[in-house]
Amino acid sequence: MTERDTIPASGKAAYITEEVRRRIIEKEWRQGDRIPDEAALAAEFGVARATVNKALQLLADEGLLDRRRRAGTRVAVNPVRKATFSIPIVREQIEAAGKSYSHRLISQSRSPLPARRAEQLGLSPGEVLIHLRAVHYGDRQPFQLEDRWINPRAVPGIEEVDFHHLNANEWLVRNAPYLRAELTFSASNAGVRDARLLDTEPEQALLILNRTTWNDIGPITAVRLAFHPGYAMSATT
Amino acid sequence: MTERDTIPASGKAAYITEEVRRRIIEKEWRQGDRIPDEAALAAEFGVARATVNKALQLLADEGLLDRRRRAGTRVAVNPVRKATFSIPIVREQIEAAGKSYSHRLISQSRSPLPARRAEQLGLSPGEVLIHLRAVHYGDRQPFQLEDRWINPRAVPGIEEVDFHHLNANEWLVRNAPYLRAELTFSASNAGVRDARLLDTEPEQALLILNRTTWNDIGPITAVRLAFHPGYAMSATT
DNA sequence: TAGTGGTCTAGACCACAGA
DNA sequence: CTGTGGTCTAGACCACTAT
Repeated sequence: MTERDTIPASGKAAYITEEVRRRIIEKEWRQGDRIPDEAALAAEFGVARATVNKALQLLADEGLLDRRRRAGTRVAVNPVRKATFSIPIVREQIEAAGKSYSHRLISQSRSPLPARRAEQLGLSPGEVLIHLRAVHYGDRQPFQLEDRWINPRAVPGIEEVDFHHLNANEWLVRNAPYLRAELTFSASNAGVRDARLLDTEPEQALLILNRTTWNDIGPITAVRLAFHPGYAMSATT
Repeated sequence: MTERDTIPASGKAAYITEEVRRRIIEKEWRQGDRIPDEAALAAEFGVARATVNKALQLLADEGLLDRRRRAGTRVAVNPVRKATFSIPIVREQIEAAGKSYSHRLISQSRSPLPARRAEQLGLSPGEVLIHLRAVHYGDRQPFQLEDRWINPRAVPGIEEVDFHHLNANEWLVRNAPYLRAELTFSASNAGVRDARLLDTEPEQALLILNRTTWNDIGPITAVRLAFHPGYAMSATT
């Protein structure tokens, strides 16, 4: 290395990532500016070009840099940053909060698919799927209300499972890995029934998470999770 | 290559990623199983070990594999999958939906920080920050209600900006890149004032996004965004 | 102690798009 | 056409940890 022999964050690529990030944050390199090319940075930091490439790709994935062949690398003008959150297994989520987990199956049946769910899954309305409704508790307090449709054709073996003592979330996570998922967050006023099951008042605002997953056979499951009032789902960059 | 000369997804690493993903989804490799080590896979696919490493690291980041030195690589037992969503610039979000964007500044002042916001920012209650309230419209319909506190010490130059014609979101994105952000989603019943500004009814459930950002100086801004009823924020894996 | 993943290197060839 | 990033290779050394 040249005089740039401060302690690297962890590896050389990580150090370069942090150093480039710092130059952007401190406006040494301003939005829209072209930054030196990989070969130049490799020379400056005394590393191989592949190392610089790895560092810059990370920042490009984060949205801080725009990289194009021939045109070079520029500091993003409108950095569209991304945030990540983990899709929790409800039991682990509750236990991580130091509470004891329990759940109650309200209904399990084979039913014809209502129109809205059919659209979500890309199946025909009226097709018969498995329909589950359950409540998940932390220290006996209702935490989450689950309303789930499962496509048995995508999950061989599901027909024989009894979810009274096993939670569908975990069974699916272990037995039906998915290729693709779609999630949406929204808000909805609690209905009379939701309110009773979640031990709250009708019209109370609830955070709703809808999730649909697919594997190579087709749609696996569509679930609507309604959270107890006051719960906030968090994410970081 | 050996007989494995089907069309690669795009590069060799991408092809290996997809092939390993397929083996997991189709249960050729089951949850908890140890998979062949990098050297063995490199031999099988006829590539360098670094290429296998890149492919497997991607799957480990996704949560599908657990990798540990000496212990090898295993298919994750409880795959904690991650989802990503992009943090939108409200104007781009509205224009991407084919609507014309406008916004209205309701108030801009220097005010003492209330306790809840102080906690969110890690500053002292009563400290004087810049407080903004604004509504963002798509085709003249209210879309989002913004309530923002900005720490002028972290953003030199902010004191001179007039946000009547410039939207704070964009100014900050362009002028105050952040190092770290925290986001939470929650739901809340509209108050009388919220309802009026969003052109809806009091008690209507609203999706709330709270976001706080930091740079190397300290906290930059904390903002509470309330969305018009019916809006759903989506994410994918 | 030894087997595994983590990282880096020097070099190469290629794909893309700007001039 | 040519400069830039995208990707791959063969090899090396290191860091961790299971045994």
